Amino acid sequence: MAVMTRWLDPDEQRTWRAYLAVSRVLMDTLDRELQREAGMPHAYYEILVQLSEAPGRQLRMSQLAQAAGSSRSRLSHAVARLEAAGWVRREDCPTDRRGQIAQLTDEGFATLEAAAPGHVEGVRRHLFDALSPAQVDQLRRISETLADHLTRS
Amino acid sequence: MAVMTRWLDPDEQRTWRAYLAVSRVLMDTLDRELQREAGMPHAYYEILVQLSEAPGRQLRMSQLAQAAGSSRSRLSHAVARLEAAGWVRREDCPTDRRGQIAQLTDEGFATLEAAAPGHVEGVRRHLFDALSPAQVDQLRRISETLADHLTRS
DNA sequence: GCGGTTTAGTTGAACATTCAACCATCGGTT
DNA sequence: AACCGATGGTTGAATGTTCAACTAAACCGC
Repeated sequence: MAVMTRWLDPDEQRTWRAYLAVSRVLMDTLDRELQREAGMPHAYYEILVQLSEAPGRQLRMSQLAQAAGSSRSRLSHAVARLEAAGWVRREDCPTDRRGQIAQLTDEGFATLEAAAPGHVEGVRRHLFDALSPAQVDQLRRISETLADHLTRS
Repeated sequence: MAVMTRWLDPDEQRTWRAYLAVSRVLMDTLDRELQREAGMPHAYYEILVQLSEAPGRQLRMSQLAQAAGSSRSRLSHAVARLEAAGWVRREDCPTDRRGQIAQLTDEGFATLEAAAPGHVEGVRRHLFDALSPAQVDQLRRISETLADHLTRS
């Protein structure tokens, strides 16, 4: 017999739609701000952030992909662009001849430093300014719960 | 003098990163599932859903863009694809000669009906199954608060 | 050290999104 | 009625992302 779909009840429906709409608007807004002020999409900013925090400001491509939440392919294309912009340099890995190391250049670091204040200000304005401390805490717990759930399954 | 950036404190930092990572993974997952099972990206699914709920299963392009959280340009391109797939039909608006009306076809409706159960199941599995009823409620309030804040500013 | 299986990373084509430029029409003003 | 700013929508080019196919090197068991 047919398996019945467990549809969303009205509360879940409302929650899902609100979440969907908001995450879209929030990301679009931050993306547009970053593009305008720093000339790069948010995904590229993420890559630079991850590199800047890594020891020696460098990471293996795979680890960088993992850290930035990107697919390998996407990262390959992205790093090609970032390299063309002079913000990242590719180097061969000494311990694994298959490997490539992405190295943040000084120029890349400077660009990131210049972009960060405006971006953080945007995150604060669009997200944290609207939420109570309790809600921030709730959002953190929810996100961490989901992260755990998504990686397990 | 220089304006000091209001950086994120450790709690905010942690919240932001967790939220960012999760919303990315969640969307990527649902997008991939929908692409695999229904042959369309999530953005296109959204368009079909909005049309299916509109009176007469039709909407003016602008209203559809608004409802689906899409830019006009994006919608134009998307509807062109959906039309090529036979899921949507474009018609002239009788009351405004500039206007276009997007009409969901029977085929489009059938496709949507076929795709919906799997997608809803995915939303339930990846999102609601992981959260307590209280957390669902919190997420709804947070999302609605943010929606309000984002549209005001 | 050989053969098979992973893992690392890139590539090109197809597809999706953005941005700015554009055309047509509407609606109010004079 | 002629004008003119605002609105509705499309287009093409540039940019980003995905998917599948691919090369090369590492790892593993024998």
